[in-house]
Amino acid sequence: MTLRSPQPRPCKDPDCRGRHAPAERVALAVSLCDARGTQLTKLRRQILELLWESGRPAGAYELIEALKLRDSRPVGPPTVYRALEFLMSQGLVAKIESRNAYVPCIHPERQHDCLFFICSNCGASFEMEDARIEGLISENATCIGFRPTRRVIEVEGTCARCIAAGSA
Amino acid sequence: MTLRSPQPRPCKDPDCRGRHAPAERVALAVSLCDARGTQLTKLRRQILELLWESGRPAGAYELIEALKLRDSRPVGPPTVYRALEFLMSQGLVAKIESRNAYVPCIHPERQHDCLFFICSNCGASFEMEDARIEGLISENATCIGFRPTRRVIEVEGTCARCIAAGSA
DNA sequence: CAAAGAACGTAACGTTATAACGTTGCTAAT
DNA sequence: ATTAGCAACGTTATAACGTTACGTTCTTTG
Repeated sequence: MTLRSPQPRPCKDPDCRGRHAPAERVALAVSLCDARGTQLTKLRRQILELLWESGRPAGAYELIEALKLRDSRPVGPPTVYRALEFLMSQGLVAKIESRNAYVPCIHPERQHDCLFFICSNCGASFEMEDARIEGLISENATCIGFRPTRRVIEVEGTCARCIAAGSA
Repeated sequence: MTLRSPQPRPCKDPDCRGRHAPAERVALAVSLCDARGTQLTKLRRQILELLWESGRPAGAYELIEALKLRDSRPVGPPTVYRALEFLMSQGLVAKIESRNAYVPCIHPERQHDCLFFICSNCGASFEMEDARIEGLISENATCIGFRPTRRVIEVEGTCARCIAAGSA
């Protein structure tokens, strides 16, 4: 089974700031997993949809609540954590470590290490990429003979909207 | 009351990799807080000492255990978390978000945003600084009108020792 | 069909962090 | 000296986040 309607249109623009419709992103996830031979099951897809619709990082227990509401489907923590683990392994979702929360990744089709900006005021998160930063991190790693596997870059602060609104 | 013996010798070398004796670092913390008019109380100092002596990131509950052993002093979680918060506010300690653990900062006298390398094999952490990375992050932030307050940069991987030992 | 493997369900538990409120101990001004 | 004020610390309970262990279902494949 594959989702119909919005065809995946991988965005090639590194500066796109992620203005993509949730449905389009989910469709892309479906085709990516299909191509990779991994299973984006109903539960996993639902969780990805919820994350896209949420618009900001969501905690695992929020997702449990949301699934219960949407589907009158009571799922336990292990179920959700397993699904999140899968989604992260596929690059479809990332964890915001400083918030114990999860966000959908805008460009799962690219091999990426994201840079997240998180607004302390409204909770929104903004994903970016910068190859130069990755380069500098590698350089620093080499300095001390360190072999990196995973990078976490999270910047807390105030987003443009909240600055404009003067609410922070 | 001030600690005697090892006089603080602020290290000016950004490449020093933090080879400083724990006692010397604690003495530096004492003089820094003294200069700032903040109180490095006995509890706060003990926790800082424990972190320096540990040699790797320690969890809050590990610290509670360690305080009990060292001092037969039973402290509750809020007590330790408050002390950690103070130490972080003074730049003396940083939290490794991806591990829920705390490390002493090598150069609290400098205004810094650290870059941490954490070995998945042995748990050791390595602190570095790179102004160029901070610059690029600011640049990215400016792009989206974001005003940063705090940066978290953590790189997981394998450290030189563990690579050499072939244990990973 | 039988065997195997992946995904999911469920109960209990472990770990990390905070809320709410009370106590101590110092300082400082009268 | 007395007390008002304040910062730090103690104590209990609980919230929030995450995992272990084991059983069930469903599909795939020989």
